[in-house]
Amino acid sequence: MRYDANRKEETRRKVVQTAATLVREQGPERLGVSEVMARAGLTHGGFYAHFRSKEDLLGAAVEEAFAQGRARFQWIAEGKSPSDGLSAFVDYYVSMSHRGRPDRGCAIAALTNDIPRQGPPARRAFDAGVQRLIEAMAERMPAGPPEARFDIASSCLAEMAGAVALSRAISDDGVAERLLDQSRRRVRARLGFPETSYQDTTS
Amino acid sequence: MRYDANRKEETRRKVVQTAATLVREQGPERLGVSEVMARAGLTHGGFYAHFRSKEDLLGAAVEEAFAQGRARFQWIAEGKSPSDGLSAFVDYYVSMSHRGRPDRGCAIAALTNDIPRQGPPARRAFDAGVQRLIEAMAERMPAGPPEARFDIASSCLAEMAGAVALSRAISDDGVAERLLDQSRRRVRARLGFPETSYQDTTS
DNA sequence: TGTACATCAGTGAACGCGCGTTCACTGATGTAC
DNA sequence: TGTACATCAGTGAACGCGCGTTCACTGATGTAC
Repeated sequence: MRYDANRKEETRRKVVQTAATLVREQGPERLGVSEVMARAGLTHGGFYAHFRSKEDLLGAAVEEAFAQGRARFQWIAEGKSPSDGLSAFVDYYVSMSHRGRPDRGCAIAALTNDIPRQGPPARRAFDAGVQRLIEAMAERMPAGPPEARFDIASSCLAEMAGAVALSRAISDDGVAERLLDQSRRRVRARLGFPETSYQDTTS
Repeated sequence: MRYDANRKEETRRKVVQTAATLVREQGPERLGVSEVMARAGLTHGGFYAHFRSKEDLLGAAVEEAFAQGRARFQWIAEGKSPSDGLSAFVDYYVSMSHRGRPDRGCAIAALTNDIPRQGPPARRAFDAGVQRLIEAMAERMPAGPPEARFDIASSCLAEMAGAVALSRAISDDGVAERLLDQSRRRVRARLGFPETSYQDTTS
């Protein structure tokens, strides 16, 4: 190695993080290799020292987006009981602040419709990410057979991601907020959490 | 008018229907003006006799996709009680056959993530389509204040569309089917419908 | 009824543009001695 | 310690390609008389 062993890796990480942010905002087709590289402080030509193709980058970006989601889940649930952690996660997830910032939000809410149109790397990363998120939710659910908890979690996640995605597609903020409020309340009820006077504190 | 008064209109309808099919399969960015025209049996140059821009076409295509969805809902519910009609609609919607045919399925399940990135025509059509679908579901729900029914319907639709979209993004058919099964059962339960030994008969 | 003309939906070549990708080159850094 | 050399991440111009859009034209059809 001519350069620090870590230098190339760090550059790559920076590019992947930039792509993970941009892809959730713009979608995979509008995401441009040149723009990603420019925002990472590089020129576009160097891209192929790190990735075989744009398809490859998308795989890494989806993986990174899910990793960020898991980190956020852990951060939100930290120091809480499993149940309270999940409750707080639902409140964060089905919220106007999550709606407003797809670029740092859940990959599922931002990219689900795009995934079937993408290549194998992104699809694989998405499969794994969904699986792990459902498991993370199931782990924090009240006792019961793991299989049953997984199934309830998948149903709740479908509504949570569906509601956030739909709220972003709806232009009117008031209509969007009402829809989110309703889904948040009903997911909470289904999970046995108490009703809350909700306040959106996650920035 | 030199030609039949209806001829131009019919051509336009054909193009819009083609676009409504293709956009649900490929998404708005991959949808090509040339491909739409070719599949409608025309050459691409004539496009601008009917539409001001691709953005315009997308608006018409989204509107058409929602209209098809309403027609299907009516067809499914025809001759049934309001409640049974809604029950049948849920069964159709949250199913493997709907998963397998996005091109003639619900615009919400196919396009939600794409809408925030599109121009005003598509966004307007989407807003209206979502509103009308929620209302159509609410109308068929058991008695209760209209506002409350609307809210329950929006919550159920979020899960239904979220589950179908997610099931399409998941590569493994078995995992996808299990997720759909769970969401279908739970949406049905939330709406007070009996459990069914489900059989997917809608082709 | 037949003929000349007007219309305009539709044709197909061409346009500029931005995309993903390639490639000859650079120059900062590490290694050899 | 100092010098010559090797490496390779990163540069920036260039590539082909497909896209949305434009435009001069065509030819089938309707109208006028």
